[in-house]
Amino acid sequence: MPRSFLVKTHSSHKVPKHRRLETQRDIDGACSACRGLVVPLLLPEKVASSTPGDPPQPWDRTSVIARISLPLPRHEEAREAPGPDPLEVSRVHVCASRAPSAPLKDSLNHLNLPPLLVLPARWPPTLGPAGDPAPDRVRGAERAPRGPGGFQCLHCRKPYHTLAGLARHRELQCHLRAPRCFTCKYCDKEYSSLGALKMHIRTHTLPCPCAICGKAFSRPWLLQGHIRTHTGEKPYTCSHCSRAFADRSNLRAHLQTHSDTRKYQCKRCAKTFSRMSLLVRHQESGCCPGP
DNA sequence: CTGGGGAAGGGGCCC
DNA sequence: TGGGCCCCTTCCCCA
Repeated sequence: MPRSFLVKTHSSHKVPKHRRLETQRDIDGACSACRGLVVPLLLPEKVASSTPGDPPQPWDRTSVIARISLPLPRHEEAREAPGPDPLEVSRVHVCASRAPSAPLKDSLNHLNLPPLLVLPARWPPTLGPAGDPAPDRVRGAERAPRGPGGFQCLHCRKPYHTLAGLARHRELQCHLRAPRCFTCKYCDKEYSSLGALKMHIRTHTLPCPCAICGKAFSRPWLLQGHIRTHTGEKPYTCSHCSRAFADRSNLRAHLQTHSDTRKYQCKRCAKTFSRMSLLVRHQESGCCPGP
């Protein structure tokens, strides 16, 4: 019987599925910038209001994440005063590697962050000569004018020429990335790290087959233990009775039989057991009937 | 019903 | 980040 039930589940406190792992290629490959991308943004005090005739933009209803540093004209830089940041800080998710028409909703689902604010249409705006948002240049960060180093990670200060470059940095290098949630596509179990998810997926793919009987295992050391059932090797010996075991845990359980103290006690009849499973079986057999 | 052995699973830790 | 190992746990089977 598969023992997949041993995997921790979070059914009682489900978290949003921000990322569902599809394949190994999905882990390694395409659209890396969409994996919970967090892009720094500095919002101007005024942003262009949404025009009724405008088609909805991805950022119209987009929640947001961190900061984007837009290149400012010189007079804007001079206007910056010390003290409180004159620019409003907001958060926005930008998919730099998708076409502008691609739905960002899916990308946003990767994020484990609550919406902070709803951005107006035509966000992010670029600034006109007078410092006002230029309506014809506000279709998105991908089209925003920028010079060398026009984008900067506000955490590590690395400059980037393109938003995509900054996005890639934030995704792959900067350690202030947004917390993520990785979901197994086979069973919907969720993990906070990609490594944990990869390890879990092995319990589905079973990449370690036994060369003798063909039975497959999730991890090499499980296969090693299984091979011992074929070879009869028992490297773990009891120091009390010289009995040998193929599995260390089984030796540990055996050592309990030599112990005077039994760790597991029934709360009703005070009977003690050497193993938890024995106590459970005892309780389920009727010693402790429920109300 | 109980005790115990065997086999196998999972997560966590360390390198 | 991945592999190896450890620890704990569970189920099955048999005496």
